[in-house]
Amino acid sequence: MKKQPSHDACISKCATNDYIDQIKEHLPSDQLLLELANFFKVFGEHTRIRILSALYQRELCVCDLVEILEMNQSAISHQLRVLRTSKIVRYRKEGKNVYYTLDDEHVYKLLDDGLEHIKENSP
Amino acid sequence: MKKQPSHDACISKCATNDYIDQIKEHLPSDQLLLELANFFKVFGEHTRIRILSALYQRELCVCDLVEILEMNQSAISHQLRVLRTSKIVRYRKEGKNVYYTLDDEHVYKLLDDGLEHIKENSP
DNA sequence: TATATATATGAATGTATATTCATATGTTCA
DNA sequence: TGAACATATGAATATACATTCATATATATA
Repeated sequence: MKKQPSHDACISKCATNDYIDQIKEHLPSDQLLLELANFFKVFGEHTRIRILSALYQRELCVCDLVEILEMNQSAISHQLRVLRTSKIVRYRKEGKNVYYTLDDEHVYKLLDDGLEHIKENSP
Repeated sequence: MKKQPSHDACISKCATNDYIDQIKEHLPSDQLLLELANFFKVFGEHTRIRILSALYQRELCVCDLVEILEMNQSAISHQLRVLRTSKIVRYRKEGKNVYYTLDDEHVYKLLDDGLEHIKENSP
């Protein structure tokens, strides 16, 4: 029977426990955590979050986004590519235009949760 | 009565609508969106997400994290500072040790949502 | 077919930031 | 008080990446 680690001590220094190993074992794989980090990273950039925030309201084409965000078309397209690649937005072509939307409910939910957290922690 | 924009055209080029302006008006402030981006950015880094993933399981002190993640203590501390500053983790001191935990339910929820999205989109 | 429009993308550049190294701070205990 | 330990932090460096510029691709229309 393993000794329970005391919360009063640095458990890694308790010679007779293997909690460190247990925590290690229960960690998701590094591969998965890397994907998760990359997923969040996409939300973690000012221009991209502005794009997502606009698409939250409605499907929009690239030139709409250019006007709404008052930014270079090239910059918008580059960021849209990042969003596409990470499956955070979907798009459909229609004539010369390409219309973007948020990919699924997860994306809406994450934006909601994030905003909620911000608002609670802002004075 | 304003004309409804056609979904078939780039609405910004429809001279008789102000949808672009309406979307602009309904955007959260740039200040708020910047905070939101910075919040997500903190989750969007491999080392930090590994730290959060370990803390998801249990309160841990710095030296535990050093062992679990097999990383430089300095690197861990630097990243813990980022996590502290963004109110994503809390800490308590106890003797020489400093114990960290995830700050609130939002953090658990975001990690859950993110993982769920990843798992759905991974083949 | 030639031109205009919408979008995408490669290369270059500047900025942000993660890690490392060295060292400082703070705590315990002999 | 001094030595050992846990943690934090400033500076330097290397890497990642957002934006811009120039240009390519694709579609519509005259």
